[in-house]
Amino acid sequence: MNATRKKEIVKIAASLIKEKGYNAVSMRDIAQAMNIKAASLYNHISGKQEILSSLIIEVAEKFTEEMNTIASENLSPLQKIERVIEIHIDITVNYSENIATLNNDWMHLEGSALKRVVKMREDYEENFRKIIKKGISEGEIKSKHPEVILFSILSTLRTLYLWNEKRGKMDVNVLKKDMVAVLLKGIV
Amino acid sequence: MNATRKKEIVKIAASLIKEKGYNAVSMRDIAQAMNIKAASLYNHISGKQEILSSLIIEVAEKFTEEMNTIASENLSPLQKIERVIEIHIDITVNYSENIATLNNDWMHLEGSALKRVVKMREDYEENFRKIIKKGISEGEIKSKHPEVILFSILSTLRTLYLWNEKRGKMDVNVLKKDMVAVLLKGIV
DNA sequence: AAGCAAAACTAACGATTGTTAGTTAAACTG
DNA sequence: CAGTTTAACTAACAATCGTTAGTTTTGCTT
Repeated sequence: MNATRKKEIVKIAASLIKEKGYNAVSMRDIAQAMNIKAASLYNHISGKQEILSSLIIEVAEKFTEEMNTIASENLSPLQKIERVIEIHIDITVNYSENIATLNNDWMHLEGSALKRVVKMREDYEENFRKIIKKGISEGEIKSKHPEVILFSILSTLRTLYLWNEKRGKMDVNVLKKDMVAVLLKGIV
Repeated sequence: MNATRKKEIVKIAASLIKEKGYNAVSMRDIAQAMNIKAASLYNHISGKQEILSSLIIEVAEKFTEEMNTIASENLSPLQKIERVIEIHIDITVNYSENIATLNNDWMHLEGSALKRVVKMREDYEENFRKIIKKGISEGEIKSKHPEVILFSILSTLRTLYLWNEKRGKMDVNVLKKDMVAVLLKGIV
């Protein structure tokens, strides 16, 4: 039970699943990408589900931790939203394969792992919603429909992984600045 | 070869694929949802691929048509973006299952259907990009990175189908107004 | 070098997949 | 109502799936 070998498997699997989706990637596909046979994978992992849940929970926990930190900080709502945008960009840059799987294949999780991830997602959204509502009630945010704002910002952040490759030469800090500007102040 | 029966199959399949993804839905699942046996499906369709391609191409063509109309109209860049937002909302309301599949399962298309959809997607994005660039060069849009704007607006519009159910009582025209406001003028 | 644990292998299993062949029932058409 | 097309059915196929059992090889420890 070499732990680093398990991480290798999960990492290889992540890149395959990102491209083709969980159900379209077989254990034999993953094994081949590691230059071993499918049965050998089971010396390191309990099954395909464990690959999926490791992959997803790793990054979901990251989001939860960061969001909890932001929620407890002493910042204005707008400053908090700015921080949320930044941590999304940071996590996306470092875990883009995991995020693809979290977004597209979370529903293939089973049992307690599924419940846990759904709960984390709901809590995350609820934290974000509270920040926006406070921003509206304090007058820092103008629009009246928090759901539209929540949805609009979160959609952009969640699909950032799709554009990260095209990002090319653009520096991460430039991207952060631009995204904060576009999402908060609009384009006109 | 009853054409309306084929449409029924595609429609039922769309709702199943939206929930579980293309590869997780079997022909037997689709047949069961129609209260027939899997083999009977083949009296109306040539195979699973035809279900997928019908489903996706139907809505992809809708987007292409509408975008081409907008591109050829005599409007300012900002007015055109406003129209793009509106047609996305309209199409999402009427084809939410198809859009889910277009977004999540286009890569499971094969052969010419795959090429065609990828081409339509690229053309659509290129049309949008031109509008944004023109808006920037004419001074109507302030930010300097068109890719960030393109990505940000398009991500929001493409994942709108996920939030459409939660939309609940919100009127479509109210949603259009709010989304235009948030995406163009920001939230501060 | 011997012993041992880790990690690879071969082979096979039961289940499920998309699809085809051949047949029966249903429903139009004349 | 006879004849014919349409659309359902049963049965089965080859392929692939995740996984297990048992075996051999690898590589570290003493």
